[in-house]
Amino acid sequence: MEKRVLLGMSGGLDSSYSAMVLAEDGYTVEGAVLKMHDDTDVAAAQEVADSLGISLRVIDCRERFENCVVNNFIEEYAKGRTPNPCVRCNSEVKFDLLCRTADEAGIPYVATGHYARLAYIKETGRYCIERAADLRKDQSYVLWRLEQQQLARLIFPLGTQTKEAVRIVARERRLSSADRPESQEICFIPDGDYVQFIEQKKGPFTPGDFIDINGKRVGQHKGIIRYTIGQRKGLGLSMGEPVFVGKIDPIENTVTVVPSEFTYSNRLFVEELNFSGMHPMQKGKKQLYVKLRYLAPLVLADVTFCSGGAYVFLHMPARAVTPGQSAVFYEDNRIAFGGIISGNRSIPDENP
RNA sequence: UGGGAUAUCGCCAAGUCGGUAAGGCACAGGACUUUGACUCCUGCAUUCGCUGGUUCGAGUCCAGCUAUCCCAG
Repeated sequence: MEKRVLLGMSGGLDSSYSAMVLAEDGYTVEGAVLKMHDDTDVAAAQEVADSLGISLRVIDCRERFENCVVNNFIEEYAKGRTPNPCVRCNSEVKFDLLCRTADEAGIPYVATGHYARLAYIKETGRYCIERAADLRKDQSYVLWRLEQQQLARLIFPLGTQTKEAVRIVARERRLSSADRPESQEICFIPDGDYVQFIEQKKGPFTPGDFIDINGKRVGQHKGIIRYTIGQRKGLGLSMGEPVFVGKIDPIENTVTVVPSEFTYSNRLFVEELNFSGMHPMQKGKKQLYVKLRYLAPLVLADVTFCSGGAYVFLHMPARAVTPGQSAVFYEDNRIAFGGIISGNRSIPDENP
């Protein structure tokens, strides 16, 4: 029986290497490249597909990407929150369209070059993402929103590899993309200037006050979209000691700055939950490890589920808990569920 | 136009008996990074309000000027 797999390709090293691995494992690899905004990925992917001798479908998802990712990105910033575009993109654009395309073509499997693993939990009968063997490159954090029907057919050829090994082997095999630099920053904002990007579409944001913990004005900020919780650079404030953004108030149009020690907190509320390895819950408690941002250590947390989300109490205070960012909960390195950090839900002092 | 005080990098601030400008914050560049951040590394006053003077040598001593602040008017 033929094992066909649709591989999402960006033209980068990881997806190219994945194609090779899959082929060696006996899969019939068919490539697909997502056209999100411009043609750079398309061109790169085409080159790789040609050199590997595999077919390539071009999926035009510019409209979907614009609606689901870009617009949300802009709206979130306008609300003083800090969005995670990659998370939305993966669940609502990338994997959704790859799966649909695979369905239309009758291809059973879908693969990407993410550093993550797929796990099946026997006790719950559910699929979930597991952290990659190479924890330094682990990308499970940005995949928490994937749903069961998407997860069930996924293959991550790089989940057990280290980036080092991938690069070395790629060089040996002379993959054209072996020495391509890592992708970085926001893909739809090539120059990295997201402020200009947002203001171009939304108009300039009005300056407002920087205030301290006591509400005293200490300077003028240049528009709330320029700031995120925990930010230090770019404030232009010389307070004698480093100060960080502690709070953003879109209504008052103020940004509160605080000393380092005031950026820590040990409780938060998470909403828009998506359950992976564990069954959906609307009540009850569970102790899990949580990751509050990309490249953050796992922190032990007590989670209390409720109808709109979950209250989270951290055993160790975390720095700069940021509304809009993803909170991903793990059990044994596998994603139990994930959610988005709320900005307006007050959290009771006592563990409910 | 009486008396007192202070004038050192964008901000704050060390600068001893004169010996050839600390540090912090901010800022810039880089590293890191499929988000924004954090973090780390590097850089950042040939010059000390101005003008003279004394010295081998002055931010540091002297004189004058200027500016600001405070107290009296």
